[in-house]
Amino acid sequence: MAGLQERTRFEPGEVEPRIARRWLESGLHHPDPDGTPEENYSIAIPPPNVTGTLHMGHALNGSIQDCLIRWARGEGRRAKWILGTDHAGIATQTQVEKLLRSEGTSREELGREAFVQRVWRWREEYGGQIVEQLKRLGASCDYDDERFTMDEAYAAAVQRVFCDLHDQGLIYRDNYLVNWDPGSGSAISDLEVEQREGVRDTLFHIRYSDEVVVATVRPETMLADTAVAVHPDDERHRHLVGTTVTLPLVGRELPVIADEHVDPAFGTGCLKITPGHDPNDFEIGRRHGLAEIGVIGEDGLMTPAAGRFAGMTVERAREAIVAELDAQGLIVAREEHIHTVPFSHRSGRRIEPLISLQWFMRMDELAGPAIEAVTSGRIAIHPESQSRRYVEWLESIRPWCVSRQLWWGHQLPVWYRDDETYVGTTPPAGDGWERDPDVLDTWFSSGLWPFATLGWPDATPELRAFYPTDVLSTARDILFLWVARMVMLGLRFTEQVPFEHVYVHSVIQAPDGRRMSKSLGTGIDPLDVIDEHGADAVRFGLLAMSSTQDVRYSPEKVRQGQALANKLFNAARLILATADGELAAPRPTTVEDRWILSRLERARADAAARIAEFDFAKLALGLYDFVYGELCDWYLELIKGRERDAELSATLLFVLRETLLLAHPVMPFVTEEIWQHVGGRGPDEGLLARARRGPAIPELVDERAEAEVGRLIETVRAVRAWREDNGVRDVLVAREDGLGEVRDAVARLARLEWGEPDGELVVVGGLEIGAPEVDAAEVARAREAERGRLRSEVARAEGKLANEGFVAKAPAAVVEAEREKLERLRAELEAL
RNA sequence: GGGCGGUUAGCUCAGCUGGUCAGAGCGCCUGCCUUACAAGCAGGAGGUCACUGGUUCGAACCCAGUACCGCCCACCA
Repeated sequence: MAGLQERTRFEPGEVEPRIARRWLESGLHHPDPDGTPEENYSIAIPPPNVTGTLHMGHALNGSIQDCLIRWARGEGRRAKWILGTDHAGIATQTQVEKLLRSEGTSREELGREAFVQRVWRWREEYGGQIVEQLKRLGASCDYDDERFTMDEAYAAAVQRVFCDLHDQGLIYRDNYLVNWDPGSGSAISDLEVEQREGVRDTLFHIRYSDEVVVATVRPETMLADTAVAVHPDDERHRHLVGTTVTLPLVGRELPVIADEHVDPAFGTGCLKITPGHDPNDFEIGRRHGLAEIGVIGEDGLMTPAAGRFAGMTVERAREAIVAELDAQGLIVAREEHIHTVPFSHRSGRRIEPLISLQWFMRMDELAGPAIEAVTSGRIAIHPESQSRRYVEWLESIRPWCVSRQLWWGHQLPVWYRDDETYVGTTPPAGDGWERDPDVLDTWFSSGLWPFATLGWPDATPELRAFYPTDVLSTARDILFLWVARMVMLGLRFTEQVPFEHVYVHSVIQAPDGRRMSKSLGTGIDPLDVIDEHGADAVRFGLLAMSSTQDVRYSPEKVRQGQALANKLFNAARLILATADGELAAPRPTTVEDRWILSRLERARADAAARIAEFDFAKLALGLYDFVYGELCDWYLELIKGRERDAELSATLLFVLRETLLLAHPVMPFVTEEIWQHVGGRGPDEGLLARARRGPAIPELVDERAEAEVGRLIETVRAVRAWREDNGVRDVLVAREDGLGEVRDAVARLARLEWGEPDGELVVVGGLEIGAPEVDAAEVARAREAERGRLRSEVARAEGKLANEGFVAKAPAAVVEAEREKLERLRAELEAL
C-alpha cells in the first residue's frame, strides 16, 4: 500500500477494490447471533429480483441502509443487514422464456419440470449479479448468509403459511372476476394493475329495444350480458324494471333491473350488465344473483359460450359483431371516448377481466392488527404522511388473488381428486391426486421476508437475535404491495411487528424530470457513475439528493461527494504529516483547539439527530459543511503556523478519528483508507468499519471559543473582501483591537501587522487599517456606500420600533433584539 | 372523480412551530500554482420566494382562490 504522502488525490478506482476485499475477508458484516433484538440492529434488504441489475433506486436504498447499518456498528452494536434475492415469478419466467425463444424453443416444448430446472440453471449462471454490484457500492450486507425466496427452508415457510391460513379459513378457492393478463397468461392482483389514463376508444351506442339503448366500448362482451340496469330513481326507465329486453344477435331475454350504481346522466341511463367481463357488472350481478357468462377465454379467444363467434380472437369477434349490428341498424351512434383503462404492470398488455377459478386470501381479518400497529406507533412510518396512505389502503382492502398461472414460483400445496381438495405441506396419501399447477404470487413469499430469512418457523438463534428488525427502507411504490403484507403476515405468524421503522425514500428521477427507465433511455447506471467518481461520491450524492419527495438526479451532488472524499483525504495527509504520537484524549491548549472540538461535538450530535430522523440529505450536507467550512477552511489553516507539540497532535488525531467515524457511514471507502494510515490504533481497531465512535462529550461544547473564533472569521473575511474590492495585496499595518488570543491568527490570515498605522485610515471588520496606496476618493466612495447601506438598515429598524403594534404585540425578546440591532448599526455608522 | 405533494438564484435543492431566512452546491465573474488538496484557495455578481387576495405589528412560511407540474387512490359503461 502506498503511503499517504506520495499521493495528492484520493483514487477510488485503486482504493475501493482493495478496501472492499479487506472488509469481506474480515467477516465484519456477519455478526454472531448473540444478544437480543433490542441491543442488536438489523435491516432486511428489500430483496432485489434475481434477474435484476443495480439501478439508481437500489443504489440510493443501498446507500441509506448501509449508512444506517454502519452507523449502528459505530455504536458498537451487532448489526446484520439481511441479504437475499427474490425469485420474482413473472419477471424471471419472462426473461428465461425470452432466452428460450432465441434458442428456438419454448417453455411449452420443454415441459414444466425441465423449464423450472432451466430457470434454476439460469439463476446459477446469471442470477444474483446484483449482489456483486452491491459490493461495489460498499454495502456491508451479510454476504455470508444470503437467502433466496425459493430456498428449501424458505419454501417450507411459504407452504406452512399457506396451509395455516387455509386451515384458518383465510385462504379459499373461488370463481371470481380477476385481472387476466394476456401477456403473462396469468391472473394478477389489483396492485399489479396500472390504470392508464387518456385511452381513446370508440363508444358504441347499441339499441337493445325501442326504449333501451346501451353504450359500450367493448361490443363483443354483449354476448355475455345477463341484464340491463337502470337507476331506481330514473323516471324515464322506472317502468321498465321487471320487464325484459331481447339481447340482439343472441336472442337471450335480459331482465331490466334497478341498481344505484347506474349513472342516469351517462348516455341513455341504461347500462348493459356483463358480470363475466366487467368488475362493476360483476358486483352488480352478485347483488342481483345474475348468471355469470364467460365469452372470452384465458387464451384470448372467444369461448363456446360465444356461439357462432367462438374461436375468434377478441378483435375479430368485435369486428364481426359490430358488422352484424350495423347490418341490422342497431348501432345508433359511435363516439370517441377517452377514459382510463387497466393495463398489466408486468406485461404492459390490456387487462382482460374474466371470471376464473382462483385462490384468494381474505384480508379483512389481517388488516385490523396491521392498522393498529401503525396507529399505535409500534411501527413508525417516515415520513409520517405515508402512514395515512397505509392506513387508508388497509381500511378498504379487498381479497387478494394469490394464485398465478405460471411455472416458476412456489407451487400451491394443493391437490385435487375428483371433487376432493387436499391442502397440506406434504402430498396426500392414496392414488389419483393431482397437484394444482398454479404458483403463488411472488409477493406472498416476500411477505414473509423479515422472518423467513432468519429461519422461521424454527426458533433459530438468528431469529432470536435479530427479529424483529429495526428498519425497513423502501420506495413508495411497494408500500402496499410489500410492506403492508409483511406487517400483516408478520403480526399473524410471529405476533410481533416485523420492523419498528419504515423509511419511505424518494424516487430519483432523470435529470429532465422523467422517470428513470431503460425503455425510455433515461436510466443512469450507478455502476458507471461509481467508475467515474467513486462509490463514496455516489453514496454521498444520492444521500444528499434524497428527500421525502421525488427529486431529479443531479450529477453535481455526486461531484460534491467526490470533492469531499478528496478533501478528507488531503486533510488527513496534512494532519498525519503534522501530528505524531498516538491517539489520545484531546488536550486543547488554544482557542482554536477548543473551537474545533466544540464544533466537532456539535457536528456529531447533529449527525446523530439526522440519523434518528432519517434525514440523510442533511446528514451528508452537514458533514460537508463541517469538513469544508470548519475543519479545513479554518482549523487546519489556523494550526499551520503553530509549533508542533504533543497537545496539538492529540487534538488533531482526536478530531481526525472522530471525523472519520462520523463520515464513515456515508463515505466508507475513503475513511477506511485514511484510517489504515493512522498510527496507534487500538487492538480491535484494525478496520474503521469495526471501530466505535467515542461517546458524546457535551463538555467540549465551548460557547466562548465559538464566539472568539467567530469574531476571528468575521474579521478575516472582512479584510479579505476589502482587499479584493480595492486590489490591495500588501501586508498592511493595523491597530490591534481587543482580539485577545486570536490576534496572531488574524494577522496571519488577513496578512496584517499590528502597529500604529499611518496614511489613509480605513475601518474594516472593526479594525483600523493604514492603507497608504489606496486612492482616497475610492475609500471615500466605498465608505459612503457602506454608510448608505447602514442608514437604510437603521431606518428600517427605527421604523419597526416606531410601530406601536410591533412594540406592543411582538414578544419582548424580539423587540429587544431589534433594539440591540439598532444600537449596533448606529454604532457602526458612527464609527464610519 | 377523490387525495397528497410541489412551484425559492441560470441548474439541482435547503429554509423547523411566522420576527438577521433570503441560503447551499454546481455554473458564472475576478484574483491567486499561499509548502494538504488547481478535482484547490480567496473574493464577487445573481432571486418582486408561481400568481391574486386575506389574516397579522410583521408572511417565502398561516388561510382562501387561480395557474401550471408530479404522484397516489378510484367500479362510471
